[in-house]
Amino acid sequence: MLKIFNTLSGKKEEFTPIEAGKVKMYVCGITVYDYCHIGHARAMISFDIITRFLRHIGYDLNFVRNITDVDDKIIKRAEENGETTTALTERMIAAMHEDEIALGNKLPDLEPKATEFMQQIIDMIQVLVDKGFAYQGTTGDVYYRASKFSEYGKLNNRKLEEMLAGARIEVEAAKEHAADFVLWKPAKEGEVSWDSPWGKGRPGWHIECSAMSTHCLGNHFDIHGGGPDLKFPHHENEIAQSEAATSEQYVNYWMHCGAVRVNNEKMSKSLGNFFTIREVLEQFNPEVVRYLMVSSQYRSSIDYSDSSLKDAKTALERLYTALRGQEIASSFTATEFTTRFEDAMRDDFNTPVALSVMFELVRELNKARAENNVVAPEMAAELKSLAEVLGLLYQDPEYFMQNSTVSGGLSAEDIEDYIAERAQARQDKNFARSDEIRDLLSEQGITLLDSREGTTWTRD
RNA sequence: GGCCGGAUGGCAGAGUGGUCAUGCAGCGGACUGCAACUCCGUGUACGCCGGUUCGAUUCCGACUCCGGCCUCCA
Repeated sequence: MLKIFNTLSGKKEEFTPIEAGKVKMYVCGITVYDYCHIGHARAMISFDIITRFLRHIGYDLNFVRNITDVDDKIIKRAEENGETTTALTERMIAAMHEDEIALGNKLPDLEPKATEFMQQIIDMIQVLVDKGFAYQGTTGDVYYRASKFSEYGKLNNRKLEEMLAGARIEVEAAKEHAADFVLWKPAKEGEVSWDSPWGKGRPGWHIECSAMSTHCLGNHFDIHGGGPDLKFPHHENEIAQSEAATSEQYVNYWMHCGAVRVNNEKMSKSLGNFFTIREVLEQFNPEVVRYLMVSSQYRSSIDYSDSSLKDAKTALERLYTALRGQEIASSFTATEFTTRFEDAMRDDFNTPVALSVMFELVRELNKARAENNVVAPEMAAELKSLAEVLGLLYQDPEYFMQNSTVSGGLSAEDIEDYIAERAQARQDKNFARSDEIRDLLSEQGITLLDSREGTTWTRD
């Protein structure tokens, strides 16, 4: 039995797909006007692991994640850069894919773009207008009539009346109600626009997800996910739009990952305290970033810092050390480690517990290796197979340990030369020179490991 | 003000009504020319106050503190 925490009910629930054996999942993607930051990485990795595990336990999954490629920020940024919105979004989409692949994520099955679904968006707005759930205000904007949707606020446990009291924004005069939100926005002179029954313009942010998810997965599907900051208003508005338009339940399970924090503050674009994925990857192996994300349960918030990355690196090195120079069997018989790992994952994707099982397996593997036990290759294979569900341990152990993704410092050739010189010194019992070389390399962040088979090295 | 979520050993981070999380760090030992890796051993941890219970970190209630959302944001 798979249990999933459903934001809608606020509880872990047993997962039952609409159609046996199949899962339809939609995750809100990125607005492509800038490079992805570590918060995006968290969301991408969280849902990547969810998709991997759903497939691992046999579900036929259709994973759709949208790209928002038209919006105010995109228009503004393109103008600042002196480029077209398309040039900007294409560049950022390519960068996003690069980042994502670097982090070991598998791409979604489908990545619909808002600009390619204009007709479906307009059609859905028309349905809402026809049903009285939308109206065109005096400014030309088409708004959703929140007060007409009686369940408005059900995802966030909010009531329309109460929300007004705390509203911090100035209510636009053209809106009937402060909670009403834009479905269609008239274009200003020279802005990118599409023709519609309400004049030239572009869609509001929320409607594209309703239109695209419905088009790609149907009126009613299993899982809808996204980052923690999308719970309100974005997902609340999606529910209002979709359920008003189709008169059907929109989504069964709502999933939200936790935030990434920096110095105890949420990392966000508006605070400006964000780190882009590519910045971080200049200093850390991408798998270290991935490990950091996996070391917390996906719903909890996570603190980003150099020291948390270093901890992640150390832990990952322990896993890789167990595989270094170890033969891996082509097949293995699953043991209780696999069972326990899967049990942990079935409990709302409890990756920290899943990892703890892997570490216990590593201890057994290390013991087996020390004893030259014939089961070691099979244990290594089991470890790799568990790691694959989390998207870990996919690199060559030697390559990972030598931190080959980070440039600078001594070259591998230089290091090998020193090792050869030291080997000769050791043979000659010239331990003074031997230690000198160890210290010299140590200052460069290189640690030597002597074993019966020879000397290997690891870069910090 | 409203709504959500937290508070666990030096740090990170799970979990449970009564014997083990796990990783890092520390301490002792084995191994090593020296190291590193590895292995073995090692810690009066569960915010505060009440209640339920034979027994609560785990359940219930109050309190304190922290974070998120309520505005574009993964």
